[in-house]
Formats: sequence, structure tokens, C-alpha cells
Amino acid sequence: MNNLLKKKLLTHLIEPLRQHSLVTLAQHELERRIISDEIPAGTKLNEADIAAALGVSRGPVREAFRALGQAGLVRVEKNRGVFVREVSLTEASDFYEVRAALEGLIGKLAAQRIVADEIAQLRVIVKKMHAGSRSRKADTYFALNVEFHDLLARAARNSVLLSSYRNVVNQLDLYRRATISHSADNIPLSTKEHEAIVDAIEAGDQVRAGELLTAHVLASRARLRAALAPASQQTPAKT
Amino acid sequence: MNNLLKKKLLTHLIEPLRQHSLVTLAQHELERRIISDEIPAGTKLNEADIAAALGVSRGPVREAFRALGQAGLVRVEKNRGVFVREVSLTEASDFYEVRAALEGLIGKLAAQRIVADEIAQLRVIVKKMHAGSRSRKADTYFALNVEFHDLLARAARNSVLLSSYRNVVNQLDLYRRATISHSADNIPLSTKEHEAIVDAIEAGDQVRAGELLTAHVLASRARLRAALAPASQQTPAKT
DNA sequence: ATTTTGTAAATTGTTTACAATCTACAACAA
DNA sequence: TTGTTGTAGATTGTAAACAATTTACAAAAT
Repeated sequence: MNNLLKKKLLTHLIEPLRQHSLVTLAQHELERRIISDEIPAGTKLNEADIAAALGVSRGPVREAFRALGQAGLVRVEKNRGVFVREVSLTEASDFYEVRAALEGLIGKLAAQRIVADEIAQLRVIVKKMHAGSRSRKADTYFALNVEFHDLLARAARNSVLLSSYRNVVNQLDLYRRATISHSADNIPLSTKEHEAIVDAIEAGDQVRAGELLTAHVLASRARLRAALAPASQQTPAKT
Repeated sequence: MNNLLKKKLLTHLIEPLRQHSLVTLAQHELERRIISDEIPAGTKLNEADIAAALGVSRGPVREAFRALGQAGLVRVEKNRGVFVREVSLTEASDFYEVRAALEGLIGKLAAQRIVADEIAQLRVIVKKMHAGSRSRKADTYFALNVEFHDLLARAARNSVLLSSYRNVVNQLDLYRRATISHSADNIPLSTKEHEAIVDAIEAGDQVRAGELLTAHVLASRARLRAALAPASQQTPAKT
């Protein structure tokens, strides 16, 4: 049988099995559960329990733990165990600062490299944000927001930037999920910012797109801070 | 015996043993060898061989591989093995773009938060760069350069930024080590840029420090590109 | 009462053994 | 020659067994 033909025919069926070992399965499943807050921050992850739950032995689970540790989603303590990472307020602030810088670059690059279809997709997302804003569905807005920014990050066409961005956002989610942040976010205002960002991107205005995205992230941080320090005196922003 | 006293007395002796498992030992040792180019890019890392070399079994080595994979230093292929990551020219360019953005933020924050002692240390490093520049020691310059930028990254006092920065730089080293880049770097010119950066930081000029650092990184990228495309037509810069 | 000490159980760290897959290469066929 | 097939060896994937450490808690001492 022709080798090339065989390969073409079966590749798409075999690929999932070829690529995914028990380690990556465990890793992705745990990552999903952590980011979705199914396993909340601070939780101790028991090797044997997780191995049993996933139907594998401890080896692959341990390897997945190491990867998640490097990704910043869990904290590994020798002889003590691994814990879903907890992100403090000051640390979250650090994350926002870095994210703002990365989003600035995303805006600049996306304004240069985005294609028409992606702009259309962004418009669809923003439209859904409008539709959902009055029905007060913070969770769906949160998901749309993630989709919006991830699409933008991909449109920047810089794989290093994309993975750095996702790394930061994933860790930031550890904090946002633990708070009321995404319900405290001013949805109508945030949606307006998204619209302005798409406009700048579509116009190919690198500088403006970068500035708007950076400002958007810093505004999110400010909204989060305001929501967390309700009646007390605000600490003056340092930046 | 008083518990607090005992803890204080022995902690510093025990700490290294408490903290480091065979996994982290293997991880750090491999990381060192990869970044120092002792193990060059593209090399296949054999589990059994490395385990034997380090005097441990395959388990800890496999776990270290997963962490290094997440850090971007190795590529893990199921049933094939792990390989020291190779960074292409276009990928390196992506790394420089991200690094430039991160260094911009580092400059801004360091200008606000650096302390006198750190400025003094920066001056010492720059002085050493001057001294060594005429003796053509590219390797020592390379080391000083790493020290300079890492100190600056620490002075920014943002742990997220620091680890993102180090992550990018480590991976970038995979590329720079594989090329003649650091000998092609125009050392006197680069040193002048470092001086200007320290001046701006010391003056507390956030904007200028950020701009100079971003420009410094992009200039490094340009120098690298120029060195790699010697006589042929230069591809016009996209940014 | 508070602290210390000791012991058993639970949990993690590491090694070893076995199964599955890939690689190299020889033998064979077209 | 060129390509296929098959087998042996090497290598990786997974599981299980064993060792070391921590944790929980009861008993004893101050």
C-alpha cells in the first residue's frame, strides 16, 4: 500500500492518540479545572486521589504537577504536596502591570497584522457583549471577554507573545475567580472600550490600539481595586 | 528545648536539603547546561543516560523534563523523546519583540523603585564593560550584559515581570548561543546605551528609561539581523 | 492547662519492573 | 536498484513496590 496515502487517510484519526499521553491529559484536565475554579485556589491536590479520579497511576500525575508548577498554576512543596496557587492582591497588581505591557504590544502588532475575518469575529463578540450586558450575566461576559482578548492576541501573530500573554492571564484568573472581580467590572463601560479598540485596530492605528489596550487593562485593574476597597480610603495609585 | 530557638539555629543548614528534591536538582542542572550551551540546541536528551549521569533514576528526570518543557527550554515528543529546543530566526525575532516590551516596563518601574545601592552596582557593571571591551572578550561581555539586565529586572520590583523576563531571556539564549550573535554585537555602542539607561534610571525618568531600554533591545535585534544577513539584501523591517 | 514526646497512618519521594512504541537494519521481492 | 516487510534492540510510557517524610493524635511530663 502506498505509504503516503495511508498516512493521509488515518492521520486525523490517530493524531489525538499520538499526541496525548496520560501526562498531557492529566495536565490539561487539571489546568481546566483550576482555571474554571472547579478546583479553587489554595486546594491541596492529593496525588493518589487525582490519579484514581483520572484512572491513571501516580507517575503521570506527578509529571503533570511539575508542568503546572512551572506554569504558575500550582505551588509544589517538597514532602508537603502541591496546592493550587493563591494570588495575593499585590501580586495581582503585578500581573496587571505586566499584562498591560503585553496587551500594548498585542494592540500594536494586531493593528498591523490582523485580517478582515478576525475583525469581523471581534465585532461579533462585541455585539454579544452588548446583548448580554443588560441581562446581567457576568459569567457569559467573562467568557466573551476572554475570547475577545485571546483572539486579539492570536491576531498579533507572535507566538511568543501569545504564550506569554496566556501564561499571565491564566495566573491572573486565579485571582479574579477568587474575587467578585468580574461581577464588579463595569460591563457597559468595558464594552465601550472594546469597541474603541476594534476601531483602532481596523484603522490600522498601531499607536492608538496599543495605548487603548494598555489603558483598558489598567482600567480593569482600577475597577478591581475599587471594588475591593469599598468604603475605606483609596491608596493613591503609584503609576 | 525551645522550639523557636532550634528552628533558628538549624534552618540555614537544613534548608538546602529541605527544598531541593532530586527533581529540582535535575531540573536546575539541565537548565544550566542548556543555557550555557554545554548541551547544544537540537540535542536529544536520553532519559536513562541523564539519569545515570546524575546518579538518579528515570522518574525524577522525567519530571524535570516536564518542567523544562513548560519553560520552553526543551520540546517533548511522545514516544520519541525530548530535545533541547531550537529557536528559528523568525521565532527569535518574536522573542525580541516581547522582550522589548518587557524591558520597557522594567525601565519605567526601575526608574521609580530602584535604590541607591543598585544604581551603584549598575555603574560597576558598566565600568567592567568598558574595561573589557578592548580585550575583545565577548564571553565576559555577554555575562556582564546578562547581569546588567537581570539586576535591572529585579530593581523593577515586580515578581511577575521578573519571571516573565527571565523566561523570555532564557529561551532567547537558545538562539543567541547558537549564533555568532554576541560576538557580532557592537560592544562599544551597546555599552554607551547601557550608560544612557543608567543615567535615565538614576534621574528617575520613567518615560525615558522605558524608551531607552525598548530601543536598546530592538537595536540588539537589528545588530543580530545585520550580522546574520551579511552581503545579501536586507529584508526591510516590518515594525 | 500547656507543652513535649512517641507512635501509627497517610502522603510524598524514589526506584524498579513491565508494557508499548519506535528505530535500525537485514532479508526479501518487485 | 528500489522498496517493502519483519525482527531485534533501544527507548519511552505506565504501573507498582518500597523508602522517607510528614501529619494527626494520644499519652506523658512540666
